Amino acid sequence: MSRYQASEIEAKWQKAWDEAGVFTATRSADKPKYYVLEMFPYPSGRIHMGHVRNYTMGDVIARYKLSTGHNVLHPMGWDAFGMPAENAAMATGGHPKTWTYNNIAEMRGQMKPLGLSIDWSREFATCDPEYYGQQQALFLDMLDAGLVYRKNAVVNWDPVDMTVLANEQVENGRGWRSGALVERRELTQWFFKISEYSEELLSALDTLDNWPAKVKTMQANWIGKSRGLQFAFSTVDAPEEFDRIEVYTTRPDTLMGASFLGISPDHPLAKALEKDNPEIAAFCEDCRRMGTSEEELEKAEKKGFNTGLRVRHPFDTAWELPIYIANFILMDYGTGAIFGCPAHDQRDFEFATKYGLTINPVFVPATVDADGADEYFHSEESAYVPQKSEAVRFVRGYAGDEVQTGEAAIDAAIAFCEGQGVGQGVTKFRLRDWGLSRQRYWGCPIPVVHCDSCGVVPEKKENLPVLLPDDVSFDVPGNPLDRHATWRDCSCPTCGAAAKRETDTMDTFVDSSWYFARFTAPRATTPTDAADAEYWMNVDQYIGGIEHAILHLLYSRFFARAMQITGHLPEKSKEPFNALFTQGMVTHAIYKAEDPSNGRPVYFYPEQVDLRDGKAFCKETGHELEIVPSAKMSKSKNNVVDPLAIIASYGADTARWFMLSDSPPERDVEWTASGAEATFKHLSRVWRLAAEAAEDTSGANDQDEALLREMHKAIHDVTAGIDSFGFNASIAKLYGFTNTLAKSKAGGEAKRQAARTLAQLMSPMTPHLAEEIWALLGGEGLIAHAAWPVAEAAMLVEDTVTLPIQINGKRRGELSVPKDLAKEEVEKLVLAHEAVVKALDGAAPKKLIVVPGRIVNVVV
RNA sequence: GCCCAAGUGGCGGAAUGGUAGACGCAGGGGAUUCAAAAUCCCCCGCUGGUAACAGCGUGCGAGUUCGAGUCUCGCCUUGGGCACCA
Repeated sequence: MSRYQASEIEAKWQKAWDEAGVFTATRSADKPKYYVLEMFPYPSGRIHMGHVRNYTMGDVIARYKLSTGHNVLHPMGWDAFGMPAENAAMATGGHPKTWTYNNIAEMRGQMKPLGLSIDWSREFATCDPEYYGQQQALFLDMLDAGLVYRKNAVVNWDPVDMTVLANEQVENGRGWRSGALVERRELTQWFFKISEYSEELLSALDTLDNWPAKVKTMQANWIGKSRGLQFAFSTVDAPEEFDRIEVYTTRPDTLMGASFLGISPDHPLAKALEKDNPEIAAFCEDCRRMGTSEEELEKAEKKGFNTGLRVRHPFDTAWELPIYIANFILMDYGTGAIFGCPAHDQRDFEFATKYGLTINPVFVPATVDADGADEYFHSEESAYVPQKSEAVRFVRGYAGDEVQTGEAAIDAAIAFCEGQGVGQGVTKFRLRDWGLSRQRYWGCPIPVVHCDSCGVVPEKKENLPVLLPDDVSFDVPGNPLDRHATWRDCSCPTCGAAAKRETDTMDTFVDSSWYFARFTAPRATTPTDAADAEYWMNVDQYIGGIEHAILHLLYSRFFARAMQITGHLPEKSKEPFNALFTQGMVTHAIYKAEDPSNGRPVYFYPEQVDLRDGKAFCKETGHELEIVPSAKMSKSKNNVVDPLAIIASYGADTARWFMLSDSPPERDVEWTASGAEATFKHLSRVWRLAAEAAEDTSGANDQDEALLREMHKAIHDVTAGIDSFGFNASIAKLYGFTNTLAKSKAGGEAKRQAARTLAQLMSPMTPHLAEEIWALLGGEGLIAHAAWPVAEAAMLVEDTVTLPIQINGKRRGELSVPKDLAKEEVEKLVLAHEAVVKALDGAAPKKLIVVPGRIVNVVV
């Protein structure tokens, strides 16, 4: 008997699938469709284990759905625009296009040996003119529909390199290449009106039954619907056009605790004041010398500048509050101005403490009486910030009951203020419009033209695509499109006069916001094809990383709506992803030592390490190394496992099986050499068992039924596992069933039947091995075409059950009873049980709980 | 800083509020072998005990329940996101 030869088997069956066109997606009315999609990769040039895991999961679903009678669409493409290609061009002098297409070819070549059931005829890259040209058409339709507009927005500006930086290119407030202090600079940029859909994107989350709850929660928080009061403070001594300052607050009930007014450094008043006041100008400039990310803003030291101006409290015109310019107030949210209530907001508390402002408590815990309020506050070193749902005692309230919840107090305060003519209750959202302009080359050109007489003019559709020019260089920083005269200079589509092209390109999130729709008709000469979109949409199962929980998925949901409005998607595709699954990362141990000369860590590759008794030793020196388990794979830590090396030594089936076996799909999985080795041994064993069964000439016997019963249980459990994304659970059952088969004394025919079924159940995970066994044991045609096995209900029923007996919640014995035995009969048997008699010692039980078929608990 | 998760043996993990540790790895013992590889069988949470068995045990601290890994509240640690990384 020969051995399990993965490389031979895998090449053979991949060829057979190709020749039979098994995975070509076809539209037909006779079968239901199923669209499974994994988030498409960025073409970095190498596939990594995370890809293997992600695509294997999708492949399990795709192959399973194929064998349950569906027309399956399982495509692959490339998220191919973006900064790394430009960075590579700057570093090595090549061209982003060459770099990208080379990487794609490289990665496609690495992906194919995995044996994924992908319809490669639909492949595209977002940097293909055929794709981004249709994206430009889509943009023009959205412009026409009023979904796109221009406004000013701030960017990270590197004053030395004279270029715009991405947030990740800003390190500690400095440009990553130049090291110059980054400035915030305003540019006119293009925006999608996603914020108009805030309410819709929020409420529709409720319809996404097959999305993880955590993703929906994150999106809901991101959209950030709030109810509050918007009102104006009248100013004292302020410039004329600023006699009132609008503020928005979600806690109007704390208005009597106000101690200052804070405005953003970008607030019109701040901008007006800095013109005549060098100190204010210096402060504002300092505030702007910071990256644009919210994280940086929040973590920065809170600073303010007293403008010397004041506002009058709306309830008491004699009460004046100082106006501060504060670095932590965003112009983008609310009105760019707030009132500070230090007693009940930790950030305001720290600000007030720093600048010696008054702290007026508005409420205290309901358990503290009114007289003890001041004493309570003086003993605290922080703001008192209870849950809004908690009832508190108001000592400086002005509306509603003395003791009420924050929620009730807010409602009462809004009603009172509206009655007094002090502002009105408004609903606001945190979600901002989506700025899509990028001052970069390697992206989809925004198809508009700037004309001196006509203004901003859309390019004509017949002139699309607006192609990226190839003759560009990256030897100087900045956007090459900006300095490419012959590309930039054009004629106005409206009046024909000399005009200039828009040199900004689109955010790469635009590319990935509609690729799922394009896959339904990747060669169409319009963005989508109505019949194909109608048939294939929606994506039935979308699979990807949790890191995309907010931005990519929210933008895609917005795009699906925009595409519906512009006639590119049907009504039913408003929510394009019926089910979402977020998979975990693949991790690997880091082997590390300290360099004695400088104390820096030194990282060792797995192949440099000997593992003995759970310890790691350097092969060369024999020194023991520190093991950091479950670390994210990273080139700099030398712990990246190359899928190609695994395929070369064990085969794709081993890589696929191991990626699914050890951890639940939503959690991280740690790649271990011993686990891969064990998987390979297991697959070899299955192969051997099948080969033995093929030659087994023994006749039917009384062991056959037991084996077939286990087979039906395996069918049931493995199928349930796949249906619920419990691939690790399915694999545990497959191990169990393999052990049963190995030990079975059943006859040859029963064993062959069991082995064929085992192959079918394994086929979504290890498709090549499954085909080989199927062929060996006389299965008809390809296993990929075979119908999924169905468990017979009669074979799953057990006659007797074992009931654990607990005494006071601790297991003290067990009882074997017929499955349907009446509760009273069970109670009798329990009370007669040795351990129970002993524990009761003649007394009657306090309580006797019988959960039929599960457990018995006796309380004594 | 804010939002969202996760935490169970030496390790990865299993467990509709109902026998904690399925399945796999590592480890130990044995069979087979001239020997090895491969394969097969057995043991394997911690503490005490020859054993039967007893006590403890799901990050920490409270709570609900006949019964909590699972539900509630408060912490700790790790990971993801924070709008120009993709």
